[in-house]
Amino acid sequence: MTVRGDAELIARAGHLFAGARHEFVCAARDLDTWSQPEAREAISGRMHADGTAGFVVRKLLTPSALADEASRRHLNEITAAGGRVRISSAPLPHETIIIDRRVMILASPEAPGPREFTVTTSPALVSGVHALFLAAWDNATDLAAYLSGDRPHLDDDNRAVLRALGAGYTDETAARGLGLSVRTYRRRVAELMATLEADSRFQAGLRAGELGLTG
Amino acid sequence: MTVRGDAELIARAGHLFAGARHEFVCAARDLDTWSQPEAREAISGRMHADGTAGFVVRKLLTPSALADEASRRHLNEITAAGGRVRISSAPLPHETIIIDRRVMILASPEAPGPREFTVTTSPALVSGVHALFLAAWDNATDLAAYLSGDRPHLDDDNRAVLRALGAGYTDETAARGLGLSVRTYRRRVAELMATLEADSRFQAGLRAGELGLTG
DNA sequence: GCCGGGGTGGCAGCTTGTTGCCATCGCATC
DNA sequence: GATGCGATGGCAACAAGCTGCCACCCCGGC
Repeated sequence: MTVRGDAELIARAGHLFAGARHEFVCAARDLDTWSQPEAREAISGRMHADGTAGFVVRKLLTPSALADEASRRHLNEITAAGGRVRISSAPLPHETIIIDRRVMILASPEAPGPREFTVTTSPALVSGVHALFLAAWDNATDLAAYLSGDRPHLDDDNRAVLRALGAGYTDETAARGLGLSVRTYRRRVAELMATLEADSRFQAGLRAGELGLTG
Repeated sequence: MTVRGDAELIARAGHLFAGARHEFVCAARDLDTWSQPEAREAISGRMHADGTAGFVVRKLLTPSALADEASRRHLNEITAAGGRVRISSAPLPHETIIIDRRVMILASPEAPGPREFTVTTSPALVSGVHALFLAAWDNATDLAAYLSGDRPHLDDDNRAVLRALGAGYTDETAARGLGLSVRTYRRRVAELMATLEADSRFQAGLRAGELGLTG
């Protein structure tokens, strides 16, 4: 089934949004669709109605979804309501929505004129795409982690320390290389570890590696 | 269009395989379908016919596809012929094939009886799934990197040690938790570090993080 | 000049990690 | 049963890392 334009999507498929029972997943480049108040209402209503019990909302987006303030606010609302948001560095389809693993809604590739949406219920299609979604989801980073905190802004000093640690130098060698006393170098390391919330140097390395802080 | 069983798939959709011109991508848990000689022939024939020019083969698989020797051999053949193979740690659909971004073939979820395949040509569906595939692809690791060297095969022991280190325990605590003596635990850590070619625990953590060895 | 705060570095004492050495144990082989 | 091999664990000595304490220096404000 194919519908043209947002209005028709709401008219013809709005009940699908409202009828979501267990799961609502969405992969998209940004939040365009969600500017449509009707769809948003339907889902957020459902989220609030069921509380957290058994209803899962997952949104997988690209960093461009964080471009404007309104989108960030909306995403924060979602997470506040128990939804989960992740950011993928890979390009994503313009819009893919899967409801309860039964219905799938795909937006057409970018084209002039009103957007087209395809609504599918074929179990093979839906479950196949759902699995692919999970694969993409698994490797994306949590919004909270992506935004603030976890990828802390490291100044040049910290970066230098990180590089020294990553090079495998002893504190002695590293401190000499950086023109610091061992005491200060260790202070820096301790600060870095605090920033990364690591209890051990190993853990700090792990976090640094996970966050791709090597460069 | 839905077909039942491998034989019918070949009969009804074999020409699609043979007609692939630009791209052949495939996401699957393992290589079951490829036990079908006809489909394999069609694609490998195409691959050899065109050489590397303009024809791309991509296979995204789970580690379980590497379980038996025959599969590994086949994957090596693919890469030797210019195809690209990656391994994803996330679960994947039972089988998803996209040809030239125009045709998509999905296997039904596991069920008794012959497998069902759904063949779709809807541009919206195909391009949407293709984008999801790319997102999953982007975050998977190359077969070569996965197999040899880069991602060393860690046995359960090593994994346990890795987890303990990642948890930030002291050696004392970790050893007790694993039911080992501190001496042996440290031996394990030393082995792990040797495997990761790390000079310090920090470096080991860094490597582990980079290689996604956390899970 | 005087003061106070922040970053630095030396020192000391402690914890943690690293490694070699050797005794022991289980196990398979001879 | 004897032998050898690999894995283990205790011990010890050393290296490395961690941190509190204090002295120092630089700088900006009083």
